[in-house]
Order: sequence, then structure tokens, then C-alpha cells
Amino acid sequence: MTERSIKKNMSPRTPQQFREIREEKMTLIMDVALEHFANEGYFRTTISHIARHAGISKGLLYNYFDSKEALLKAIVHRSVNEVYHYLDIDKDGYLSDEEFEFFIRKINTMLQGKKSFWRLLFQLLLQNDVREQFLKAFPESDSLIHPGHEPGDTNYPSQIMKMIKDYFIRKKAKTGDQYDTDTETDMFFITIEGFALTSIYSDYNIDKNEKALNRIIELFK
Amino acid sequence: MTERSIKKNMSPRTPQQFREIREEKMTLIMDVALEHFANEGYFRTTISHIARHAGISKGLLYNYFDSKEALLKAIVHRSVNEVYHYLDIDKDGYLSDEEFEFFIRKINTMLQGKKSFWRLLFQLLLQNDVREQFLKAFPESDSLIHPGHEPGDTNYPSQIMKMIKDYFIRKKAKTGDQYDTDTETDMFFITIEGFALTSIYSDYNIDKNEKALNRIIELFK
Amino acid sequence: MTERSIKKNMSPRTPQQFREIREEKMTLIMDVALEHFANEGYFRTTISHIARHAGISKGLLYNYFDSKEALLKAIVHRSVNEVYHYLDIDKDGYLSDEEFEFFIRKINTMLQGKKSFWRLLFQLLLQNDVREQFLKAFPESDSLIHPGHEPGDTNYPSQIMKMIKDYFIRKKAKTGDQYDTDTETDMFFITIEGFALTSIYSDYNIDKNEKALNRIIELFK
Amino acid sequence: MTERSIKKNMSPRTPQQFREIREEKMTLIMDVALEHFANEGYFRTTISHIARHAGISKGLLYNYFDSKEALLKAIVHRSVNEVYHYLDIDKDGYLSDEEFEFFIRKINTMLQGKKSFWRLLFQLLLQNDVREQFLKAFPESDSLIHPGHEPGDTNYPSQIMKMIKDYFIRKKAKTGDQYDTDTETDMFFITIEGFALTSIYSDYNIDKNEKALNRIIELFK
DNA sequence: GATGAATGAGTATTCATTCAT
DNA sequence: CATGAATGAATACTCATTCAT
Repeated sequence: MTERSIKKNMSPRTPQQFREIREEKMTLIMDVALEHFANEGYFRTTISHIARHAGISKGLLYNYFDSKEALLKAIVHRSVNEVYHYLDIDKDGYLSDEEFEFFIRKINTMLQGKKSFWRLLFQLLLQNDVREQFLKAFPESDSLIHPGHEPGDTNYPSQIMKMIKDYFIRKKAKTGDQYDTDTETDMFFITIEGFALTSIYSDYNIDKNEKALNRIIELFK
Repeated sequence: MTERSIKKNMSPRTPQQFREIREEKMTLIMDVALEHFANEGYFRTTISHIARHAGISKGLLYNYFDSKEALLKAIVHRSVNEVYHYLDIDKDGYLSDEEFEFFIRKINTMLQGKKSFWRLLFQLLLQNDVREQFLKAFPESDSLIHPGHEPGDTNYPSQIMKMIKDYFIRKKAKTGDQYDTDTETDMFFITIEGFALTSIYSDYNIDKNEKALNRIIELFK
Repeated sequence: MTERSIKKNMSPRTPQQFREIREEKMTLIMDVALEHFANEGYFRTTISHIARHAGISKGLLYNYFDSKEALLKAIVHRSVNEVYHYLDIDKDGYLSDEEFEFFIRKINTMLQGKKSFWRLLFQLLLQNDVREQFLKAFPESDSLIHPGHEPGDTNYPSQIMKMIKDYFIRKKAKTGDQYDTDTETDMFFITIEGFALTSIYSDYNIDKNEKALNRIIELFK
Repeated sequence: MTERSIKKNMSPRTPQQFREIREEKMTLIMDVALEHFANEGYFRTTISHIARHAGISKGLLYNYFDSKEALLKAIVHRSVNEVYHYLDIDKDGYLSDEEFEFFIRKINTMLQGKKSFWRLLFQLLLQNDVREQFLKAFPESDSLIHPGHEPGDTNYPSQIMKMIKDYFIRKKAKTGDQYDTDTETDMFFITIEGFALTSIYSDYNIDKNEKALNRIIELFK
């Protein structure tokens, strides 16, 4: 009995098992990479570093991802999709009055649970050329991140932007408030962005976060 | 008398002239570098690239700055000092009611005039380790950038934070508003940050900016 | 069965194999580097040069050694350890009369076999600052290289120094010679050093070397 | 009266004064350079460093010396000439019995007074290729440094070597000692070299030096 | 699937030397 | 005579990526 035949006798993995191993490893790699990309920056993080911290070899990493950039894109894709799914944006694109507060709280939960990702995303988007590429790859994410960069934003009303704007139009009609709906929509995004930026630091105070969140709801609901 | 014979006056440059040359070149280099660091990111910007765009040799750049990182630090130092000076924070540390609106508009002017710098600074500060170094180097800048990382902010009341808080305390006393002053201060910083982040993109709409600015003043004044 | 199908056995290298490859390559690099460092000097020897002569890429060299200086240090460490081991200094630290001649001949053998290393070491140690570092790294080697820098050598009697001194004390007692033992020890080291310096040139005459060696034994035995 | 005419009125330097200034500066530069070359090594010492420590500009240094290598050569030339002159070798090339002890003491004085130079020279000569160049430039210095590298040294009997050998021939004839004159000459050079190497460190003990010196005289006189 | 040795193109950095003033 | 800004060729070092096993 050769050594080889011994190996043959060990219960071979099923295709299903292979797929599971693959996905587990990919997730592991992406998690480790995200953490380092976010904390030390994409360029300062080396593939060797990621592989070592993930407990695998560089070669294997390249078995899963074609390149460092592909890894980055996979991470962004994954998280953006999660965000979309989580925010339920595709569903009906309508934000009822009852849903508004819930929506804001959802955003907060999302931020808290994925601080690293947001830190990374902000870093990337602040580089003009990366940002352009990103917007091409995720045209829908535009207003998720920054509202109205396009000169004349009515031309590119992304779904989420439209959803919020509709909310403020209805609110104005109902309450008789005198604000300009476009500006109010912008203010809402500005506030959310400021809130996001402030809260994605690991050492940010959780109490302050909650209080600010309540205040935001108070202001815009 | 030919131009050549004029040149023949071989009197050496005075120390003053040398100083001027130095400062001019350093400013040039820093300006060029900032632009590239901000748009393409620190790591993707090469020293060769900076030198070429500044119209000098790589060697000369190293005559003025010890390393790429030293160049980055010099840029940050310069700009932070300018900001401090511009915002006049050291002067009296007191923000009268009349000054409040003026202060916000000043912030806006500052942002518009130094978009590249702010884009760079945000990128850097989003990296946790860089941010720690920065806070060590500019302890006072703490709340200028992000308020309240310290658990219990009463322990580290930076001057600008204190100045704004005092403003809201007085406002509350005067108007009888029922807000929590700490939270209102935080909200102010959150809003300013969101506003900053939104407005530092080169393609950001100037009209929207002005409207948002007015709304912010309306909300907090 | 073609050669190709044999190769198709894709079993990965074992850790043992990896270790062997590593050690072989490190030895190769160090050998090549030593030769060039010794002959052309540390600074005039470029990493590219070493890599080319070792038949590897620069990158690989840096896979094994962190820097050019680390490579130099590794070489020195390796050789010094070999010398220590070869001279058997740690063993009993006692030099019997019978062993004395053998000891001198051993030194000669060691010099002849590692001329490059000694040429390099002498070069390095002649630089005061390098020498200080070296003495910190190898405190025991002190008298191996140069005896008596310390004012009052009784305070720092390194093992080899002590061993030789003891020999001359015994010799004096036995023969009734009237020399000062400290001075005789110094003279021995001085002579050995002069002998070493003279014999480490590749073109040095082997006959003269043998004659001088015999004369040294005659003088000090 | 223009500024220029004022300068004109200041007593202009005479050609003689110019020459003196020139020589003073050159000496200063060479002294500073030698010190650094010896302590930190030729390659680690930069021109900027030398200029700064000499209190002059780099440009001026190049006014005096064509290149870094030219500076090194000038230093070596100067010192070798001084050594020759000091040892009085050209004079008659004859070393009487009375002169022998004086000669050895002279060597010692020379070593003590120019430690840096000797440290530098040893460093240079230990590099095989530099050594070759040196021997071409100073053929006479050969035996000053190392005796008998040439295969069959009778072919290249340098003056100093011959002088010493003659001394030992006479000594043998007079005393009836049974040594081989060639070997004794070699041993003398070996001992002097070892003595030199040991004593050129700044921290070498002066007492030990004196004792060793006396012992050498005792041994070879 | 898994490993880490090996590559090489790229990048920061150094420093002797030149030159306008 | 004197300065130090300016150059550019050389060199150390990095790191994504490939590949044999």
C-alpha cells in the first residue's frame, strides 16, 4: 500500500465541501484585508502582511483573488451589496413617515457594524480619480455617499436621493414648514455624512453617538 | 554693455537671497505635492512625479525635505498652522454672538480655499495609526477635526471645543432653548464636518454650498 | 512515463526542504558578499553586484537579509562564531604547554582558511565607530582582536587574554625568565596581529609564512 | 563713493598672502577630511560633511581639490612624504647600530603623532584593488607597509627593507646569532606592524605602548 | 489546494560634482 | 575667493506577482 493510496482512502471532500472551504477562506481573507486596508491604508498594506495575518500563503491568496486590486474591489462589492440589501433600497424605494426614524437608526446600526469598511470607503472616495472609478462601478451608490456632485442633480436622481427628497416634500406639505426641499435633502445628507465620519472611529464615544442620533431624528423627522 | 558682461559681476548671492530662493522653492514643492497627494493619494504620488511637475530635480527636493514623509508632514504642519492663524483661535478664545455667523462663514472660506489640503487631511486621518500621530503632533487640533474621542470630554476640553460650547451655553440661557449643550456642540461639529466633507470635492456645486451654509447658520445661530 | 508526468506530482515542498533551500542560499549569498566586501570594500560593493555574482535576483537577497548592513552583520557573526568554535575557547580556557604550539598553528590555519574574512574584519575594526559597535556585540572577542584598550587591563580580563597570560606566568615560573608577564602577553598579541595582517594578503608568500610561524613559536613557547 | 570703490580701498592681499591663505585652507580641509576618513571610512564620509566641519562651502572645497579621490590622494601623498622625510630614508639608507634603537623610537613617535593617517592607510591597503594602485603610486612605500608580497622578494628590495636586512646581517656577523636573516627581517616587520596596528587606536594605553616598545628594542637590537 | 522561493519593475534616497551669482 | 542651489547617475530597498514543487 503506497502512501498515495493511503491518502486516497481518507474520505475525499465533496464538491460541496470544497465550495464551503473556498468561501470560508475568501471571507477570512477579505475580513483581514479590510481591517488592514482601513487602519493602515490600501498601499501601506502588503499582500504578505494580509496572507500572514490570515494564516495562509501568498500563493493561496492569489488562488482566490487575481490581484491586490481585485481583492479590494471584492471587498467593496461585498460591503456595498450588503449595505444595499440591508437598507432595503431596491424594494420599493419609498420611505413612509413611519419608516423614516427606523431608516436613520438602520444607517447607524450599519455604520457601527462596519466601521472599518466605511473608513476604507471614505479614504478611497476622497481620491478624485478613485472616486470616479467607483462611481462608474456603483452608479447607484452615488447618493449613498455624496449627494449632488453632478452639476444639476436633477439629471442624476439616484434612487436613495429621490426617496429622501420625496420624504421631505411630503413632510413639507404635511407640516407646512417653509424650507426648500432640495436644501433640506442636502442638509440631511450633510448631517448623516458628518455623523458617519464622526462615528466610524473605533474610539468614538457610544453615548455621544446615541444622543447625536436622537437629535438628528428630532431635527429631520 | 552686453547682458553677458552684466552677468560677469560675480558677487555671490547674499544670505537673504539664498533664504528667498529656499522659501520659494519649498513653497513650490509643497504646493505641487499637496495637489498630487490630495488627488492621487500619498502613495501613488511618486517623488519623481512631484519633482517633474515642480520643474526641478529629485535631488533638489531632497535638499529641502529629508524624506517623502517629511514633505507630507511639512505640508500638514504648514496648513494646520495657517488654519489656526486664520481662525484666530489663539487670540481670545471667545466667540461672541455677533462673531458666530462670521466664524462659520470663515470656515467655509477656508474650506473653499484649501480643498486639496482638506481632502488630504481627511484621507490621512481616516487611517487610525496616522490619526494617532497627528493628535500627538497637534493636540489642540483635536476638536478642530473630530470632537469627542475622549471618553468624557470634560477632561480634554480643547480651546475651540470650549469656545463653541460656551457659545451654546450662552445661547441656551438667552433663548431658553431646551437642548443639551454637549449634544448641541457635538451636532454643530457633526454638521460642520459633513458640510466640509461634502464641499471639498472639486466638482461640488457652489450654489448648493451657499444654500447649505445659510441653513447651517440658521440652525445653530 | 515522460519527465513531464513525473513533474506533475505536485506535492508541495516540505518545511524541511524549504529550510534547506533557505540555508543553502543564505550561505551562498554570504560567501559571495564576503569575498567582495573584503576585496573591494563594503561600500564599493553593490547589492546588485552581489546578487549577480550569486546568480540570484536582488529581491531574493532581500528575502533573506533585511538590508545590506544586516548582511554584513550576519557575515561577521557567522565568522566570529566559527572562530570561537574553532579555537575552542569556551571549552576549558586552559592552555597547557603542550597545547601552546598547537594553538598558534591553529590560528595560522584559521587565518589561511578565512583570509577574506580577516581582511574585511580588519578594515571594519579600523573605523572607530564600527569598532565600538563590534566590541559591544562581541565583548569576549575584545582581546581576540586587540588586547588592552582598557586602561588597566586587569579589570577586563577576557578569557583568551587570561588564558595566554596564565601560560606566560607558568612559563616564567618554570624557566626562570625575567620578563614582565603583562608585557609578554601584549607582545604575543602584537606579534600574532602583525603575523595575521601580513599573511592575509592573497599574494603573500607561503614559505615566508611558514618560517615566520616557526620563529614565533620559537620565541614564545 | 560706491560700495564697490570702498572695497577697492581696503588693502588688497598680496600674492604671497593669497598663497598662504590657500595653503592654510588646504591644510585645514585635509586635516578635517583625514579625521573623518579614518574614523568613519572614506565612503561614509561625505564632501558636505567635510566642508561643514571645515567651515567652508562645498564649492570652495572643489576649488582646492578636483574630486573626493583627489583629496584622498593628496592626504596620502602628504603623509607618506612626511613619513619618508621624517624617517630620513632617502639620506643614506644606512642604519648603523647606534641608529637602530633611535629608528624604532622614531617609528613609534611617527605612529603616535599620526594615528588617524595610519588607521586610514591600513583601511585602504586592506582592499586588494586599492592596494595595487597604492603600490604603483608609491613603489618605495612597499616595505614601509608590508614586506615581501612579491614572490621572491630579492627582486624588489625596497630601500627600507634592504636597510633593515643589512642591519640584521651585520648583527648576525657581530653577535654570532644563528637566525636566518630573511626571516629575522620579516619578523621585525611583522612585529612593527603588529605594534603599529595595536597602537593606532586612540584609546590604547600609553604605558603598555612604552613597555612593548622597549621589549621590541630588546628583542631586535 | 497550498507553499514560500524567486523575480523584476518600480521607488525613495544619496551624494559627488557643477554652476550661476 | 566663496556660496549653496541644482543636477543626475547610482544604489538600496519594496512588493505585487509568478511558479516549481
